[in-house]
Amino acid sequence: MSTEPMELRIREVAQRLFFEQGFAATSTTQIANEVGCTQALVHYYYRTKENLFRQIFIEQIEAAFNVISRSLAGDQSFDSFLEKAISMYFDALMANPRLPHFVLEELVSNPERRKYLRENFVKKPTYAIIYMQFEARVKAEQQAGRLAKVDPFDIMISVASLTVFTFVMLPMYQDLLARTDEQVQEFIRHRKKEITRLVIQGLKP
Amino acid sequence: MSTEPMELRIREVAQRLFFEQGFAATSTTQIANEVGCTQALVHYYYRTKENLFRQIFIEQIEAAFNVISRSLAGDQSFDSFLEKAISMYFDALMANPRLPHFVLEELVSNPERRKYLRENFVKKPTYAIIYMQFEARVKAEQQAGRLAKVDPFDIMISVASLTVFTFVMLPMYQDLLARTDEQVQEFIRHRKKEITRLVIQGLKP
DNA sequence: GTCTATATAGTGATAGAC
DNA sequence: GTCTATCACTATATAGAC
Repeated sequence: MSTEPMELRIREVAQRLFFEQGFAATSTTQIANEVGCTQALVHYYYRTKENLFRQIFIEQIEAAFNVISRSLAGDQSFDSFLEKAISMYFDALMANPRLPHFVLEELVSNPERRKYLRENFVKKPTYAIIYMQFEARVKAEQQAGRLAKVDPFDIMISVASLTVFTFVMLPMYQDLLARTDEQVQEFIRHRKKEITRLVIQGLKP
Repeated sequence: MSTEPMELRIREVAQRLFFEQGFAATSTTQIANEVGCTQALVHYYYRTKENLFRQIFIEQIEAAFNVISRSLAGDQSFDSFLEKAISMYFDALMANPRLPHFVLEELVSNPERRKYLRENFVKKPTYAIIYMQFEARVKAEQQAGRLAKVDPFDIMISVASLTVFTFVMLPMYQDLLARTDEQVQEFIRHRKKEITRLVIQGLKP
Protein backbone atom coordinates (compact mmCIF):
# COMPACT_ATOMS: atom_id res chain seq x y z
CA MET A 1 0.00 0.00 0.00
CA SER A 2 1.37 3.39 -0.99
CA THR A 3 1.69 6.11 1.63
CA GLU A 4 1.68 8.99 -0.86
CA PRO A 5 -1.23 11.42 -0.86
CA MET A 6 -4.08 10.43 -3.15
CA GLU A 7 -3.75 13.49 -5.38
CA LEU A 8 -0.23 12.47 -6.34
CA ARG A 9 -1.00 8.76 -6.67
CA ILE A 10 -3.84 9.53 -9.06
CA ARG A 11 -1.55 11.63 -11.16
CA GLU A 12 1.18 9.01 -11.31
CA VAL A 13 -1.20 6.24 -12.30
CA ALA A 14 -2.84 8.54 -14.85
CA GLN A 15 0.54 9.35 -16.38
CA ARG A 16 1.44 5.69 -16.72
CA LEU A 17 -1.91 4.86 -18.34
CA PHE A 18 -1.86 7.87 -20.67
CA PHE A 19 1.64 6.86 -21.76
CA GLU A 20 0.61 3.27 -22.38
CA GLN A 21 -2.79 3.83 -23.96
CA GLY A 22 -3.14 7.48 -24.94
CA PHE A 23 -5.72 9.98 -23.77
CA ALA A 24 -8.81 8.67 -25.57
CA ALA A 25 -8.36 5.03 -24.55
CA THR A 26 -7.86 5.78 -20.85
CA SER A 27 -10.94 6.33 -18.65
CA THR A 28 -11.09 8.00 -15.27
CA THR A 29 -12.71 4.81 -14.01
CA GLN A 30 -9.67 2.79 -15.02
CA ILE A 31 -7.37 5.28 -13.34
CA ALA A 32 -9.43 5.05 -10.16
CA ASN A 33 -9.43 1.25 -10.22
CA GLU A 34 -5.66 1.05 -10.52
CA VAL A 35 -5.18 3.64 -7.79
CA GLY A 36 -7.66 1.85 -5.56
CA CYS A 37 -10.11 4.69 -5.07
CA THR A 38 -13.42 5.72 -6.61
CA GLN A 39 -13.82 7.47 -9.91
CA ALA A 40 -15.40 10.44 -8.12
CA LEU A 41 -12.13 11.12 -6.33
CA VAL A 42 -10.27 11.54 -9.58
CA HIS A 43 -12.72 14.27 -10.52
CA TYR A 44 -12.61 15.77 -7.04
CA TYR A 45 -8.90 16.50 -7.41
CA TYR A 46 -8.69 17.31 -11.10
CA ARG A 47 -12.28 18.20 -11.99
CA THR A 48 -12.01 17.03 -15.60
CA LYS A 49 -10.05 14.32 -17.36
CA GLU A 50 -8.81 16.92 -19.82
CA ASN A 51 -7.42 18.98 -16.95
CA LEU A 52 -5.62 16.01 -15.45
CA PHE A 53 -4.16 15.20 -18.83
CA ARG A 54 -3.02 18.75 -19.50
CA GLN A 55 -1.01 18.96 -16.29
CA ILE A 56 0.86 15.78 -17.21
CA PHE A 57 1.32 16.82 -20.82
CA ILE A 58 2.72 20.24 -19.91
CA GLU A 59 5.19 18.75 -17.47
CA GLN A 60 6.49 16.32 -20.08
CA ILE A 61 6.84 18.96 -22.79
CA GLU A 62 8.75 21.19 -20.37
CA ALA A 63 11.09 18.36 -19.47
CA ALA A 64 11.68 17.65 -23.15
CA PHE A 65 12.48 21.28 -23.92
CA ASN A 66 14.88 21.36 -21.00
CA VAL A 67 16.81 18.40 -22.37
CA ILE A 68 16.93 20.03 -25.81
CA SER A 69 18.13 23.33 -24.31
CA ARG A 70 20.92 21.65 -22.39
CA SER A 71 21.93 19.58 -25.41
CA LEU A 72 22.66 22.73 -27.40
CA ALA A 73 25.12 24.18 -24.87
CA GLY A 74 28.89 23.67 -24.95
CA ASP A 75 31.57 24.68 -27.40
CA GLN A 76 33.23 21.48 -28.52
CA SER A 77 33.83 20.67 -32.19
CA PHE A 78 30.60 20.37 -34.16
CA ASP A 79 30.92 16.58 -34.46
CA SER A 80 31.35 16.17 -30.70
CA PHE A 81 28.47 18.53 -30.19
CA LEU A 82 26.18 16.43 -32.43
CA GLU A 83 27.34 13.24 -30.76
CA LYS A 84 26.70 14.61 -27.29
CA ALA A 85 23.27 15.99 -28.22
CA ILE A 86 22.06 12.72 -29.75
CA SER A 87 23.49 10.84 -26.79
CA MET A 88 21.55 13.04 -24.38
CA TYR A 89 18.29 12.48 -26.26
CA PHE A 90 18.76 8.75 -26.23
CA ASP A 91 19.69 8.63 -22.56
CA ALA A 92 16.68 10.74 -21.60
CA LEU A 93 14.34 8.61 -23.69
CA MET A 94 15.71 5.25 -22.58
CA ALA A 95 14.51 6.23 -19.11
CA ASN A 96 11.13 7.07 -20.64
CA PRO A 97 10.70 5.08 -23.85
CA ARG A 98 7.00 5.77 -24.28
CA LEU A 99 7.33 9.53 -24.11
CA PRO A 100 7.98 10.13 -27.83
CA HIS A 101 4.88 8.27 -28.94
CA PHE A 102 2.76 9.90 -26.25
CA VAL A 103 3.80 13.47 -27.15
CA LEU A 104 3.85 12.89 -30.90
CA GLU A 105 0.43 11.27 -30.99
CA GLU A 106 -1.22 13.99 -28.95
CA LEU A 107 0.41 16.77 -30.97
CA VAL A 108 -0.50 15.19 -34.29
CA SER A 109 -4.07 14.26 -33.52
CA ASN A 110 -5.18 17.21 -31.43
CA PRO A 111 -4.97 20.82 -32.65
CA GLU A 112 -5.52 22.11 -29.11
CA ARG A 113 -2.26 20.50 -27.98
CA ARG A 114 -0.40 22.15 -30.85
CA LYS A 115 -1.92 25.45 -29.91
CA TYR A 116 -0.62 24.98 -26.39
CA LEU A 117 2.84 24.13 -27.72
CA ARG A 118 2.85 27.20 -29.93
CA GLU A 119 1.70 29.66 -27.26
CA ASN A 120 3.90 28.37 -24.47
CA PHE A 121 7.09 27.26 -26.16
CA VAL A 122 7.58 28.11 -29.81
CA LYS A 123 6.62 31.75 -29.17
CA LYS A 124 8.69 32.08 -25.99
CA PRO A 125 11.83 34.23 -26.52
CA THR A 126 13.89 31.82 -24.38
CA TYR A 127 13.48 29.04 -26.88
CA ALA A 128 13.69 31.27 -29.92
CA ILE A 129 17.07 32.48 -28.70
CA ILE A 130 18.31 28.95 -28.15
CA TYR A 131 17.36 28.01 -31.70
CA MET A 132 19.03 31.12 -33.08
CA GLN A 133 22.25 30.20 -31.29
CA PHE A 134 22.11 26.75 -32.87
CA GLU A 135 21.45 28.37 -36.25
CA ALA A 136 24.44 30.72 -35.85
CA ARG A 137 26.65 27.85 -34.84
CA VAL A 138 25.68 25.83 -37.93
CA LYS A 139 26.27 28.78 -40.24
CA ALA A 140 29.67 29.46 -38.76
CA GLU A 141 30.67 25.85 -39.38
CA GLN A 142 29.42 26.12 -42.95
CA GLN A 143 31.38 29.35 -43.50
CA ALA A 144 34.49 27.58 -42.26
CA GLY A 145 33.82 24.79 -44.78
CA ARG A 146 33.49 22.12 -42.11
CA LEU A 147 29.80 21.37 -42.72
CA ALA A 148 27.61 20.68 -45.75
CA LYS A 149 25.40 23.62 -46.73
CA VAL A 150 22.20 22.36 -45.16
CA ASP A 151 19.42 24.43 -43.58
CA PRO A 152 19.83 24.21 -39.77
CA PHE A 153 16.15 23.41 -39.53
CA ASP A 154 16.75 20.31 -41.67
CA ILE A 155 19.44 19.12 -39.29
CA MET A 156 17.03 19.47 -36.40
CA ILE A 157 14.22 17.64 -38.21
CA SER A 158 16.48 14.83 -39.37
CA VAL A 159 17.89 14.20 -35.91
CA ALA A 160 14.38 14.35 -34.46
CA SER A 161 13.02 11.93 -37.08
CA LEU A 162 15.73 9.36 -36.49
CA THR A 163 15.61 9.62 -32.70
CA VAL A 164 11.86 9.74 -32.20
CA PHE A 165 11.17 6.94 -34.67
CA THR A 166 13.58 4.61 -32.87
CA PHE A 167 11.40 4.75 -29.77
CA VAL A 168 8.04 4.95 -31.51
CA MET A 169 8.80 1.78 -33.44
CA LEU A 170 9.89 -0.18 -30.35
CA PRO A 171 6.61 -2.08 -29.89
CA MET A 172 6.96 -3.30 -33.48
CA TYR A 173 10.58 -4.28 -33.09
CA GLN A 174 9.79 -6.06 -29.85
CA ASP A 175 6.86 -7.89 -31.35
CA LEU A 176 8.38 -8.82 -34.67
CA LEU A 177 12.05 -9.38 -33.97
CA ALA A 178 13.23 -9.16 -30.38
CA ARG A 179 12.72 -11.78 -27.76
CA THR A 180 14.20 -10.29 -24.60
CA ASP A 181 14.36 -6.86 -22.95
CA GLU A 182 18.13 -7.03 -23.29
CA GLN A 183 17.77 -7.34 -27.07
CA VAL A 184 15.58 -4.25 -27.10
CA GLN A 185 18.14 -2.31 -25.06
CA GLU A 186 20.84 -3.46 -27.43
CA PHE A 187 18.78 -2.34 -30.43
CA ILE A 188 18.42 1.15 -28.95
CA ARG A 189 22.15 1.41 -28.20
CA HIS A 190 22.92 0.20 -31.71
CA ARG A 191 20.59 2.74 -33.33
CA LYS A 192 22.09 5.50 -31.23
CA LYS A 193 25.53 4.69 -32.61
CA GLU A 194 24.36 4.31 -36.19
CA ILE A 195 22.27 7.49 -36.14
CA THR A 196 25.21 9.44 -34.78
CA ARG A 197 27.42 8.02 -37.49
CA LEU A 198 24.89 8.65 -40.26
CA VAL A 199 24.25 12.25 -39.28
CA ILE A 200 27.92 13.17 -38.84
CA GLN A 201 28.94 11.49 -42.08
CA GLY A 202 25.88 12.87 -43.86
CA LEU A 203 26.71 16.43 -42.89
CA LYS A 204 30.27 16.37 -44.16
CA PRO A 205 30.86 19.01 -46.83
CA MET B 1 -25.70 13.30 -54.22
CA SER B 2 -23.43 10.33 -54.90
CA THR B 3 -24.62 7.55 -57.20
CA GLU B 4 -22.28 4.93 -55.83
CA PRO B 5 -23.68 1.96 -53.93
CA MET B 6 -24.03 2.51 -50.20
CA GLU B 7 -21.60 -0.26 -49.26
CA LEU B 8 -18.80 1.53 -51.07
CA ARG B 9 -19.75 5.00 -49.91
CA ILE B 10 -19.70 3.85 -46.30
CA ARG B 11 -16.27 2.40 -46.79
CA GLU B 12 -14.88 5.54 -48.41
CA VAL B 13 -16.23 7.82 -45.70
CA ALA B 14 -14.99 5.43 -43.03
CA GLN B 15 -11.52 5.43 -44.55
CA ARG B 16 -11.37 9.20 -44.59
CA LEU B 17 -12.51 9.45 -40.97
CA PHE B 18 -10.20 6.68 -39.76
CA PHE B 19 -7.31 8.46 -41.49
CA GLU B 20 -8.20 11.78 -39.94
CA GLN B 21 -9.15 10.67 -36.44
CA GLY B 22 -7.98 7.12 -35.90
CA PHE B 23 -10.04 4.04 -35.06
CA ALA B 24 -10.96 4.83 -31.46
CA ALA B 25 -12.09 8.40 -32.09
CA THR B 26 -14.38 7.48 -35.01
CA SER B 27 -17.88 6.18 -34.29
CA THR B 28 -20.14 4.29 -36.63
CA THR B 29 -22.74 6.98 -35.96
CA GLN B 30 -20.41 9.65 -37.29
CA ILE B 31 -19.67 7.56 -40.37
CA ALA B 32 -23.40 7.15 -40.99
CA ASN B 33 -24.07 10.86 -40.53
CA GLU B 34 -21.43 11.85 -43.06
CA VAL B 35 -22.64 9.24 -45.54
CA GLY B 36 -26.22 10.31 -45.02
CA CYS B 37 -27.63 6.99 -43.87
CA THR B 38 -28.49 5.41 -40.53
CA GLN B 39 -25.99 3.84 -38.19
CA ALA B 40 -27.77 0.50 -38.57
CA LEU B 41 -26.83 0.39 -42.24
CA VAL B 42 -23.14 0.59 -41.45
CA HIS B 43 -23.55 -2.51 -39.32
CA TYR B 44 -25.73 -4.19 -41.90
CA TYR B 45 -22.91 -4.11 -44.44
CA TYR B 46 -19.91 -4.62 -42.20
CA ARG B 47 -21.42 -6.15 -39.05
CA THR B 48 -18.79 -4.71 -36.72
CA LYS B 49 -16.73 -1.54 -36.66
CA GLU B 50 -13.61 -3.66 -36.19
CA ASN B 51 -14.44 -5.58 -39.37
CA LEU B 52 -14.94 -2.40 -41.38
CA PHE B 53 -11.66 -1.09 -40.08
CA ARG B 54 -9.73 -4.26 -40.84
CA GLN B 55 -10.76 -4.27 -44.50
CA ILE B 56 -9.46 -0.73 -44.90
CA PHE B 57 -6.31 -1.40 -42.90
CA ILE B 58 -5.43 -4.53 -44.89
CA GLU B 59 -5.87 -2.76 -48.20
CA GLN B 60 -3.58 0.07 -47.13
CA ILE B 61 -0.87 -2.23 -45.80
CA GLU B 62 -0.95 -4.21 -49.04
CA ALA B 63 -0.61 -1.06 -51.10
CA ALA B 64 2.32 0.05 -48.97
CA PHE B 65 4.11 -3.30 -49.36
CA ASN B 66 3.58 -3.13 -53.10
CA VAL B 67 5.27 0.25 -53.30
CA ILE B 68 8.15 -1.05 -51.21
CA SER B 69 8.50 -4.15 -53.39
CA ARG B 70 8.59 -2.13 -56.59
CA SER B 71 11.06 0.34 -55.09
CA LEU B 72 13.60 -2.42 -54.57
CA ALA B 73 13.66 -3.56 -58.19
CA GLY B 74 16.09 -2.34 -60.86
CA ASP B 75 19.81 -2.58 -61.24
CA GLN B 76 21.11 0.99 -61.42
CA SER B 77 24.01 2.23 -59.31
CA PHE B 78 23.28 2.04 -55.60
CA ASP B 79 22.96 5.82 -55.29
CA SER B 80 20.43 5.99 -58.11
CA PHE B 81 18.63 3.07 -56.57
CA LEU B 82 18.36 4.84 -53.20
CA GLU B 83 17.28 8.05 -54.87
CA LYS B 84 14.61 6.29 -56.89
CA ALA B 85 13.30 4.34 -53.88
CA ILE B 86 12.98 7.44 -51.66
CA SER B 87 11.39 9.30 -54.55
CA MET B 88 8.79 6.56 -54.94
CA TYR B 89 7.92 6.62 -51.24
CA PHE B 90 7.46 10.37 -51.28
CA ASP B 91 5.37 10.35 -54.43
CA ALA B 92 3.11 7.62 -53.07
CA LEU B 93 2.70 9.40 -49.75
CA MET B 94 2.13 12.87 -51.20
CA ALA B 95 -1.02 11.38 -52.73
CA ASN B 96 -1.94 10.02 -49.31
CA PRO B 97 -0.26 12.14 -46.65
CA ARG B 98 -2.22 10.79 -43.70
CA LEU B 99 -1.40 7.15 -44.41
CA PRO B 100 1.88 7.02 -42.43
CA HIS B 101 0.31 8.32 -39.24
CA PHE B 102 -2.71 6.07 -39.65
CA VAL B 103 -0.69 2.88 -40.13
CA LEU B 104 1.99 3.76 -37.58
CA GLU B 105 -0.50 4.67 -34.89
CA GLU B 106 -2.53 1.51 -35.30
CA LEU B 107 0.56 -0.70 -35.38
CA VAL B 108 2.08 0.94 -32.32
CA SER B 109 -1.02 1.06 -30.15
CA ASN B 110 -2.68 -2.21 -31.04
CA PRO B 111 -0.94 -5.61 -30.68
CA GLU B 112 -3.64 -7.26 -32.78
CA ARG B 113 -2.65 -5.14 -35.79
CA ARG B 114 0.98 -6.11 -35.35
CA LYS B 115 -0.05 -9.73 -35.19
CA TYR B 116 -1.87 -9.28 -38.47
CA LEU B 117 1.19 -7.65 -40.02
CA ARG B 118 3.42 -10.47 -38.80
CA GLU B 119 1.20 -13.31 -40.00
CA ASN B 120 0.33 -11.86 -43.38
CA PHE B 121 3.44 -9.99 -44.47
CA VAL B 122 6.59 -10.42 -42.41
CA LYS B 123 6.22 -14.20 -42.46
CA LYS B 124 5.30 -14.40 -46.16
CA PRO B 125 8.15 -15.82 -48.30
CA THR B 126 7.47 -13.27 -51.04
CA TYR B 127 8.46 -10.42 -48.78
CA ALA B 128 11.28 -12.30 -47.07
CA ILE B 129 12.84 -12.93 -50.47
CA ILE B 130 12.56 -9.27 -51.43
CA TYR B 131 14.33 -8.24 -48.26
CA MET B 132 17.06 -10.83 -48.81
CA GLN B 133 17.67 -9.45 -52.30
CA PHE B 134 18.04 -5.97 -50.82
CA GLU B 135 20.41 -7.41 -48.19
CA ALA B 136 22.53 -9.14 -50.84
CA ARG B 137 22.68 -5.97 -52.89
CA VAL B 138 23.90 -3.94 -49.92
CA LYS B 139 26.55 -6.51 -49.05
CA ALA B 140 27.82 -6.63 -52.60
CA GLU B 141 28.23 -2.84 -52.60
CA GLN B 142 30.07 -3.06 -49.30
CA GLN B 143 32.39 -5.78 -50.64
CA ALA B 144 33.16 -3.54 -53.59
CA GLY B 145 34.00 -0.73 -51.14
CA ARG B 146 31.32 1.58 -52.50
CA LEU B 147 29.22 1.66 -49.32
CA ALA B 148 29.88 2.16 -45.61
CA LYS B 149 29.73 -1.07 -43.60
CA VAL B 150 26.24 -0.61 -42.19
CA ASP B 151 23.69 -3.31 -41.41
CA PRO B 152 21.13 -3.36 -44.28
CA PHE B 153 18.39 -3.32 -41.66
CA ASP B 154 19.74 0.00 -40.39
CA ILE B 155 19.51 1.50 -43.86
CA MET B 156 15.90 0.42 -44.07
CA ILE B 157 15.03 1.82 -40.64
CA SER B 158 16.80 5.11 -41.26
CA VAL B 159 15.05 5.71 -44.58
CA ALA B 160 11.73 4.74 -43.00
CA SER B 161 12.30 7.06 -40.02
CA LEU B 162 13.12 10.06 -42.18
CA THR B 163 10.33 9.45 -44.68
CA VAL B 164 7.54 8.55 -42.28
CA PHE B 165 8.35 11.35 -39.87
CA THR B 166 8.14 13.95 -42.64
CA PHE B 167 4.48 13.10 -43.15
CA VAL B 168 3.59 12.41 -39.53
CA MET B 169 4.90 15.83 -38.50
CA LEU B 170 2.96 17.68 -41.24
CA PRO B 171 0.10 18.85 -38.99
CA MET B 172 2.70 20.42 -36.70
CA TYR B 173 4.59 22.05 -39.53
CA GLN B 174 1.35 23.35 -41.00
CA ASP B 175 0.16 24.69 -37.69
CA LEU B 176 3.40 26.19 -36.47
CA LEU B 177 5.20 27.39 -39.57
CA ALA B 178 3.36 27.13 -42.87
CA ARG B 179 0.59 29.35 -44.03
CA THR B 180 -0.45 27.92 -47.40
CA ASP B 181 -0.87 24.47 -48.92
CA GLU B 182 1.79 25.39 -51.43
CA GLN B 183 4.26 25.95 -48.59
CA VAL B 184 3.46 22.51 -47.24
CA GLN B 185 4.02 20.95 -50.66
CA GLU B 186 7.30 22.80 -50.93
CA PHE B 187 8.37 21.57 -47.49
CA ILE B 188 7.74 17.96 -48.53
CA ARG B 189 9.68 18.36 -51.79
CA HIS B 190 12.50 20.02 -49.87
CA ARG B 191 12.67 17.22 -47.29
CA LYS B 192 12.66 14.61 -50.06
CA LYS B 193 15.76 16.21 -51.57
CA GLU B 194 17.53 16.66 -48.25
CA ILE B 195 16.75 13.14 -47.02
CA THR B 196 18.06 11.70 -50.28
CA ARG B 197 21.22 13.77 -49.94
CA LEU B 198 21.70 12.88 -46.26
CA VAL B 199 21.29 9.15 -46.78
CA ILE B 200 23.53 8.93 -49.84
CA GLN B 201 26.25 11.06 -48.25
CA GLY B 202 25.84 9.27 -44.91
CA LEU B 203 26.36 5.87 -46.50
CA LYS B 204 29.60 6.73 -48.25
CA PRO B 205 32.45 4.51 -47.09
C1' DG C 1 -11.22 13.80 1.77
C1' DT C 2 -13.72 9.98 0.36
C1' DC C 3 -17.71 7.63 -0.54
C1' DT C 4 -22.49 6.19 -2.96
C1' DA C 5 -25.65 7.33 -6.18
C1' DT C 6 -27.10 9.32 -10.22
C1' DA C 7 -27.70 12.55 -14.26
C1' DT C 8 -26.66 12.75 -18.98
C1' DA C 9 -24.87 11.39 -23.11
C1' DG C 10 -22.57 8.54 -26.08
C1' DT C 11 -21.10 3.86 -27.83
C1' DG C 12 -21.57 -0.75 -30.77
C1' DA C 13 -24.76 -3.91 -32.02
C1' DT C 14 -29.26 -6.22 -33.04
C1' DA C 15 -34.47 -7.12 -33.87
C1' DG C 16 -38.06 -6.34 -36.58
C1' DA C 17 -41.10 -3.36 -39.65
C1' DC C 18 -41.43 -1.95 -44.41
C1' DG D 1 -31.69 -2.59 -48.66
C1' DT D 2 -32.96 0.74 -45.41
C1' DC D 3 -35.32 2.33 -41.64
C1' DT D 4 -36.94 2.93 -36.44
C1' DA D 5 -36.47 1.46 -32.00
C1' DT D 6 -34.06 -0.32 -28.48
C1' DC D 7 -30.67 -2.99 -25.57
C1' DA D 8 -26.66 -3.29 -22.80
C1' DC D 9 -22.79 -0.94 -21.81
C1' DT D 10 -19.50 2.65 -20.79
C1' DA D 11 -18.13 7.29 -20.42
C1' DT D 12 -17.58 11.98 -17.85
C1' DA D 13 -19.16 14.68 -14.43
C1' DT D 14 -21.70 16.18 -10.31
C1' DA D 15 -24.71 16.15 -5.86
C1' DG D 16 -24.94 15.05 -1.46
C1' DA D 17 -24.07 11.88 2.66
C1' DC D 18 -20.55 10.93 6.06
